[in-house]
Amino acid sequence: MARSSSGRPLGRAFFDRPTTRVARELLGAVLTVRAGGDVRSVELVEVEAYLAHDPASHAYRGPTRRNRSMFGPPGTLYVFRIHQVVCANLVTRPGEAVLLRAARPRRPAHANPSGPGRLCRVLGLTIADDGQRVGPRGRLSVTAPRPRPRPDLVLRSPRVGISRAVDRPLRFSLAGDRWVSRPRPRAT
DNA sequence: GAAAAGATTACCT
DNA sequence: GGTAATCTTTTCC
Repeated sequence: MARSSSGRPLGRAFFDRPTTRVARELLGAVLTVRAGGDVRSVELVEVEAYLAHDPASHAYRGPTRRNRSMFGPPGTLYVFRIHQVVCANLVTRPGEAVLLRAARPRRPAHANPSGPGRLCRVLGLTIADDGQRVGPRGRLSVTAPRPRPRPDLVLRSPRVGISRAVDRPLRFSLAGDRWVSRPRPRAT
């Protein structure tokens, strides 16, 4: 599969749009985390949308101490802990977010970011990053896919690992990409 | 204050 | 394919 180069930095205007659309357009985007001289980056191949009035969403019952970042401005990072692992989301509109599920490694090339917890581990994201804003000057930056994935390669399927609203097709992934996590999505 | 559940992963058969 | 690990937040009594 072709490796993309890095496009323009995505900011508030990109994230302040309907969540499913942001999710779909994040496929192929490059995430970069800079810590001191260390640079790590991946290219997204799988995400999930969590919407308002969505029983599967952490924001469903309103703001709490844990999920308050989900109500921050567009482009806020929401990091939460599950079991021994952390997972990261990008907030779109208040109360809605895109879970970053899997990616193709870029730097380092041998990393394995296939899975929400592994993706965070590869990028070095921790709970301390919760609430940060992404941006070209920040620790975490996101750049537009280049080239854009072919629309016919974007798959929609049910989300993974949840127990409510299990049938909503809010998981977006790139068809046939080896880095998409399990279970493999079935084309619709 | 106690109990349950969880947007996962690694390792077992 | 099934299950244990492991621990914090949320929820319920």
